[in-house]
Amino acid sequence: MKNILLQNFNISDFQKDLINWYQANKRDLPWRKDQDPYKVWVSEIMLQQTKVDTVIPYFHCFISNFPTVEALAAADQQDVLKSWEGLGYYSRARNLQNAVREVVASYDGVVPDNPKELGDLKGIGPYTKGAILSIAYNKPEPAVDGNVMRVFSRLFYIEDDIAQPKTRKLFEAYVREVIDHDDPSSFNQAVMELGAIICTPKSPACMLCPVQEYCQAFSEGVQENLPVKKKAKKQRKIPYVALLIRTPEDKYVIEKRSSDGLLADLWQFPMVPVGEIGYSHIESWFYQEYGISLNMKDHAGKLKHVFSHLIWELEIYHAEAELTTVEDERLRLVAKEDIANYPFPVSHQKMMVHLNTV
DNA sequence: AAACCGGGGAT
DNA sequence: ATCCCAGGTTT
Repeated sequence: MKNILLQNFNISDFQKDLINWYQANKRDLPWRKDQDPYKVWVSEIMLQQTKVDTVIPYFHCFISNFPTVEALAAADQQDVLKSWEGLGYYSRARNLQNAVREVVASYDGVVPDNPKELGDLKGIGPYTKGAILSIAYNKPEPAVDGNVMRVFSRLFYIEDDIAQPKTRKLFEAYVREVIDHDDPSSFNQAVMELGAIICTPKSPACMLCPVQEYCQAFSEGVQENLPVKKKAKKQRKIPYVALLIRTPEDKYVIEKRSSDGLLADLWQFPMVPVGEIGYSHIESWFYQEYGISLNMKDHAGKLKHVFSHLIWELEIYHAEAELTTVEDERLRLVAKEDIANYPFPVSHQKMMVHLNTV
């Protein structure tokens, strides 16, 4: 690709101004203490759709629990999910462990340093592949995330819809044009740091920008209008009755979710899809589904939990069941103080405050 | 291409 | 309420 840049865009000066700013202003982040490819990898997976401040404590805990590729490969999946609890997008944790096991089995525990092998690992897409190759191995590969698309859309006045998958390829072409081959690690991180600190979605700090003189959007005064992004659809609402089912031995019924789909392999309190069956059929539905007779008790509260693509509206009820054991493989009877040993989604963590109220 | 997949923080 | 965050996988 050629002729995508303005003739007066001096690439070398741009690289120098950007990287000098980065070296002087970069944040002291735990995954920047060395270039261990495993730690870079873990940080990049955690940072997908997740803010730096949210990731930092999880990163410390995760690396402490699983310091090496070998340690993570040998770990129990439930322990990995427990370390991921609250971070969201739990398939990231499952894919990361699967990929790490592949690295141990096929690559002698060494994270691959080439696009083909790296990109074939579970959970490593175009962005993460480029991030690991550039940051850990200093290879001049693009790592285009939301920051890069925002910064470059303004620098080069690109009006393509960044919500469309094909648009990422356009930005990768721009990065290949302007990336610094002497220090691709600093270059890619500098663009992302600029997007996080200066070139923010709203009210960008253009007066502090080290590359303001190169920015076409700033020169036209349209930086607030970029990038262009199509609006997302509204989430659909799904009503459930969530049940805090107590047994005569003062244990509670919890359920392990399916291994695929939403919140895979996490635990929850049983839920009845009341929108499909109606409130009058809760006990019969539950008996048909689990073979357990419920005695419905008090209404404990309600909560709304918003996901990226749907909304749970939970009505929380106490219930009793005359159980000492459970047959269903999904279910388990657990004392209140042992519930914390299982990975729960945040929505059901919020329900635990009601465990004391009856 | 569009849908699915979490949770939190800023505005 | 709305947006977006160091995105990837599945359909």
